Amino acid sequence: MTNAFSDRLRGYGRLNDEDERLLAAACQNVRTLRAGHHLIREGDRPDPVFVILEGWACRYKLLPDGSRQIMTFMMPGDFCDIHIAVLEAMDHNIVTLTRTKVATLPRAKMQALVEARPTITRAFWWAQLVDTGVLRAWVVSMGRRTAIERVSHLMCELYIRMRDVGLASHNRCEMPLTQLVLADALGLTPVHVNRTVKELRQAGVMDLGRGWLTILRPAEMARIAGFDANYLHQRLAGPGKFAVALAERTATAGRAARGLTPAPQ
Amino acid sequence: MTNAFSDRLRGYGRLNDEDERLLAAACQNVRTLRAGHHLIREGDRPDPVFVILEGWACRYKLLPDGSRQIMTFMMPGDFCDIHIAVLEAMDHNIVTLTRTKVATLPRAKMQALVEARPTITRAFWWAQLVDTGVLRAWVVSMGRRTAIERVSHLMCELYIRMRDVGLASHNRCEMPLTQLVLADALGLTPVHVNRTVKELRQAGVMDLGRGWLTILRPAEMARIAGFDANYLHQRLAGPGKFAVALAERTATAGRAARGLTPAPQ
DNA sequence: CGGAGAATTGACGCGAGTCAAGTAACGTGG
DNA sequence: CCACGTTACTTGACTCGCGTCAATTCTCCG
Repeated sequence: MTNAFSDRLRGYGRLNDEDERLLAAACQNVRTLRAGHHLIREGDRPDPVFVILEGWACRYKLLPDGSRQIMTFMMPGDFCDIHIAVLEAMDHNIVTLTRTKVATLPRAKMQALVEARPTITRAFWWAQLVDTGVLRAWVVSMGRRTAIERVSHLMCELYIRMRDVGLASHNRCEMPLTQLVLADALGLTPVHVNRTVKELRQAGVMDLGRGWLTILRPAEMARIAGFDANYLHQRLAGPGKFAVALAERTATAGRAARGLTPAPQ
Repeated sequence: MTNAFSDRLRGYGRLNDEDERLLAAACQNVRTLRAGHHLIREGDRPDPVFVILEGWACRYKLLPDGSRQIMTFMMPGDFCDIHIAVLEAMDHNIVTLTRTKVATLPRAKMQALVEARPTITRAFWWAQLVDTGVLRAWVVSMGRRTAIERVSHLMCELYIRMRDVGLASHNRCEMPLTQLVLADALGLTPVHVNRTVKELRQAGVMDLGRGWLTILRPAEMARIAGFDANYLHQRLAGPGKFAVALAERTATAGRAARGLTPAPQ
């Protein structure tokens, strides 16, 4: 009885069988939603907590001129703020980006979970700190990274997060985000995202298309992005492909700080 | 016995005298630090929770090429994540920007506070949700706002946050941030921040310099920024100057979406 | 097979960065 | 209280990354 919820929290603490059972039991009320369904709208009074079990969603805001900024991608195992209910009105929207399975956790059940299991409580805290870390990393990307660095960094992040919930391996994972969606997340235009993805593809660093991401040269990718996974606070930071990549990155730090090195053809 | 800590939390819940007393008592261990003192460094094991009582600090990250991105400004009443201790290493730095008074709260005291007073617990949750909202608003600014919109939006935010802890009134407050610091927060260069501040000054919208911010035409300022204070979740959203400004903004929404309107003589 | 959304590409413009040279404000010590 | 060094602020000229506009070409699916 495992699901994306416990898959994620397991990475943040030593859950025992009882913890896992309770987490699975908490996800009774599951809905399947099509892409484009709003889970939360700006101005709404906050609903109960929900967890993504399958599929992708995002938080976003609309600006007066009609442009959209995505602030968070939510993937399986991600959930909305636990204490959201104390607020009077939501200040942003959450919409599904693909067909999505969502579990709704009544406030009472949430409360019981937290009071009964300190391990789970700690895992919630941890998850919340990771989410904040991701948000901070986005600020850094938008503020100080070029388009190619931004795209690379986001792909590194999403790959690692997918891997941490068991949805990626061998430098490959599903990535059903359109270039328009990526543009709204990266603060770029779709046209420029396209050009940037093309550049990374031609350099043999990664491939992105038809719903899949493939990282072809992790070390080079991490170097371009200036990617350091520390903000994801992986408790079990084993020597996966990307850890190796980061070690290599250190070794090649002497090279030019930006720009691509030619593909090793 | 009031301080910036209770001043802030009071805005998020109905604290009674006992709550206020406990909060004040929790701030026994106070240090005064000069500008440039690091409260936290990347890689550190997290320390106890701290609260800013006077002065300013910021969270930031350094990039491989040496550039800096500030992710949060911390003003009196702001504190670091309450559950930070569950993490193994900090993923960013926190440094004071001015002479600063900081109170350190031992973990046990924190724990006692939360367990004894549900009102305070709720206020903590609320404060954390506001901090996250601010972070999301920054992502929006960096992603989709021009320089003049970004500067205006940040100044609106900082003014309101200062007012909410009783440190601003009559559209004026202390603002000891240099243009270099602002540039690192806004994802711009100091040169461009200077040009942008000049433009706003010449338009008679605001003045910023010598350590002070003055908002001369709040309605126009809010219009340029596309500022909506909802993400700050002010519980006591009385009709202050800025609420009025926002009402006016709605009334003038028909005008050109961007750009300045001429100063009214 | 056909329509809609997504991806792609080229030409051109502009907002913000870069470089460089000042001027003003501030803090410190004599 | 002034001299002086340091830091912050300004300004102009030029460059460039990314946006804009517009036209195709894919891809997916019903």
